[in-house]
Amino acid sequence: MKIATWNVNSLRKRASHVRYWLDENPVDVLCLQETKCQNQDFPLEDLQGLEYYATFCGQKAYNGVALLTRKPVEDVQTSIPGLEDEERRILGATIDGVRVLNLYVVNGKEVGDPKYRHKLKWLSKLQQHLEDDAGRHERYVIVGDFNIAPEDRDLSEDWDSELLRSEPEREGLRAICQLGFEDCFRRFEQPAESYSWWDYRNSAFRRNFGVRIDLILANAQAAEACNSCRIDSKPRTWEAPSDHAPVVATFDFA
DNA sequence: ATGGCATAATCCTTATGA
Repeated sequence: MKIATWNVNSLRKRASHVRYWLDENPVDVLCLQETKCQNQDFPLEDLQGLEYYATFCGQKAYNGVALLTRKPVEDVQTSIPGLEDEERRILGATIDGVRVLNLYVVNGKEVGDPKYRHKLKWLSKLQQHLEDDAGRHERYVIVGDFNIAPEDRDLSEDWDSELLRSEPEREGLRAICQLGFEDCFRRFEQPAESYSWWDYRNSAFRRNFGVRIDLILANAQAAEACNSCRIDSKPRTWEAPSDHAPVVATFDFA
């Protein structure tokens, strides 16, 4: 089973990219973030002809998550229990016996900002939910735009902001991983300076000035079955690209 | 401290992103 995550920065703008990418990369599950459209505006017509089911949880202008799956989804989840939140940032479902949780983690704006505090609270609520939920599924994969660079090697050397790397953010991610989840990307040898996001400004992509914040986490049983994980930076070279690249993991489930 | 670039909506100006 192949599972991919991609922050598309508006699905209506990027539908043709998604379509083209899926033709080249026929993954079983594609998790999208920042779809930026309400459910009634989901661009189904632009995705027609693809052999995928679409499941979505959107809102106007901001946030929004979606799943494109070759098989039907079961047990769809669109919020963190106990967190009353207008923002559409989470979409969970079981596909072919694998629990997939698709996240668009709060950005946080800057360390100390109210949005940063909201980010930490959001992560803590997610962690509490996973304490309950992790044990309910044998194969559990959490993917998405975490807006956290796990380690210093996941940011360009002269990264000047504390956001995405601060200890409380990393502690939030670590607390989730301590429930038994592992960053699939680091199970394998990877090129130095591997990133998944590059600013549109200042030729950041050309200079490879970026961060790795788009992650695929797997519980022990899924991680053992994972035999590859890579970032596909090619779509970042396309005309009018998303600022994020897709990340793909392959699982060899018996 | 700000801009730089992109997106959506309130649409020629603002909020947000990372």
